[in-house]
Amino acid sequence: MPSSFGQSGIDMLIRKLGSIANLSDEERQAIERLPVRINHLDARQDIVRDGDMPSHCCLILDGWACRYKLLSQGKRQILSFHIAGDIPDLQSLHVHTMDYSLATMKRATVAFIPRENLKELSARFPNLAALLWRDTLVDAATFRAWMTGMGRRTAYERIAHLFCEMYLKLQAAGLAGDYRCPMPLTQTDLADALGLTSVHVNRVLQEMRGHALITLRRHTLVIEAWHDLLQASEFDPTYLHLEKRAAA
Amino acid sequence: MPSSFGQSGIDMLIRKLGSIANLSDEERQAIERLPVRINHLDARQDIVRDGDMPSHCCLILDGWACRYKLLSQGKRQILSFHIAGDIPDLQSLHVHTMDYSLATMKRATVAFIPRENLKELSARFPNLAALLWRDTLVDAATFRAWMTGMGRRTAYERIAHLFCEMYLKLQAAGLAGDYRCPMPLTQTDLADALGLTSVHVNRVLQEMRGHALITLRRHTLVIEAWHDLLQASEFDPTYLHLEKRAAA
DNA sequence: CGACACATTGACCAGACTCAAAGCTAGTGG
DNA sequence: CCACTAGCTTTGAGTCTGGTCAATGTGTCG
Repeated sequence: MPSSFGQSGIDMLIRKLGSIANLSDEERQAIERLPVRINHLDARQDIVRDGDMPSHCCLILDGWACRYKLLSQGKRQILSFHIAGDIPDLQSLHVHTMDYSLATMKRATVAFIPRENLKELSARFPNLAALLWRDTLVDAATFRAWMTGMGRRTAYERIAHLFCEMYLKLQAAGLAGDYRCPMPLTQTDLADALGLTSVHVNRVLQEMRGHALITLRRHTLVIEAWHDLLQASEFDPTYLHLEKRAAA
Repeated sequence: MPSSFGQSGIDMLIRKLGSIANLSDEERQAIERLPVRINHLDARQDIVRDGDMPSHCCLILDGWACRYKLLSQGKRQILSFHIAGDIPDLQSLHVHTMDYSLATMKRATVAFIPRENLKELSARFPNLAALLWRDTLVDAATFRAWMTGMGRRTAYERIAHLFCEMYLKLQAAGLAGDYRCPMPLTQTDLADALGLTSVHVNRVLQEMRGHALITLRRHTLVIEAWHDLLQASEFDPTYLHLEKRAAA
């Protein structure tokens, strides 16, 4: 599914915000007039780094990215995954120092929008500000879901939960269907996202295949038993706030 | 340290927002005119519940509260702690269904502000909207810090990290000083916040006392060795964005 | 002075980690 | 078009952090 974004790519943002609330022509035009710089990035490239004070925000047009944090001895915690339509460093609008790094997972296309222009936009159009704010709030809700998993769920449940989440997010973005979606993550990536080791992730994935829940091959996730997957993870999609779409 | 808030208590909010940016007289007055309902609550009382669609937001004037989520078999994950000046359910401004519950930890005084009035306020004063938005962003940064701990830190490091965080937050609110602060949490509360069991928390606290890092008695935390505590937890206060105060 | 909630202890257990060695597989370049 | 390689996945054996269960202290507040 090649995204049919125009030359500037910014209509990706219009489409996303427009899926939550209706935009006025004026608002739409203001977004279209945002100056953007498009970049094509390789896999596993940093976009912004922990401690930076970026002057631009990054809208993902294609590909996957993740937020992550590095600790001593090479320990890494992945904080979130991002797909087309996301602005993973939107918080730098109001909080200037990055407290995490942002990197691509696979080849990606991103649009950089100057912070100042976005800020001005949100000052001029309270409705757009509210939509962007809302986006950061859904983000926070996702953190809460991950925290709950890391604190109180087993490895099996956590992995199942992540698969449910990503499948629904990709579906809402029109990037998944028929119980199948891209999943360009290594087992090490999954481990770093879930607070596990790659060895353990490997074993649990085998167990899930054994239960005929999912298959994960060639960077594609196939959900064999959606209902069981939901049940295994006690998944409740409310926190994603995908208002306009059904969550099956 | 009795908070000297006026009859309405809303100046707590003015003080907090004013500590980030200067407020105009008009903005200050608009906040003062917000209708509020003050409530005194007992310890361990729910304020809002998972799944609710609250019509009011809750400003804490005194006491402690926490966000939490309940899973099957009585598993509980505490997502954050809140003190005077916090509005823990501010996100309901733009995302209507609660994805967690909110409860007091000890006796508390809270002010309920109608969602609609807050929304109107933020539509009319983009600067205030930005300050409130910023608050929710700092919140999200705190979630990221907790996630990192639960995913990649040992129990010892996690507990130390939480103590650093709470001490600095309380200090910024004028509720701590001299390496000592209130900590009205049971070991079970700590466990539920950190993804541990109370038995293990107990053992680790003993170990920390053994290392002369802290003492925790009668709901008071005394930090005996601040520098060692920072080091043990690899604590970096950036994410708290306590701009105006030093972080030692 | 009770009662009840909370803290502490002990013995045992298990989910997840570590380390290290093989297998695969998807790109790359010849 | 195939061989090579780097990165990823899989496996095994042993270990350990943190969990479970259950009993016993301890302190606080009505």
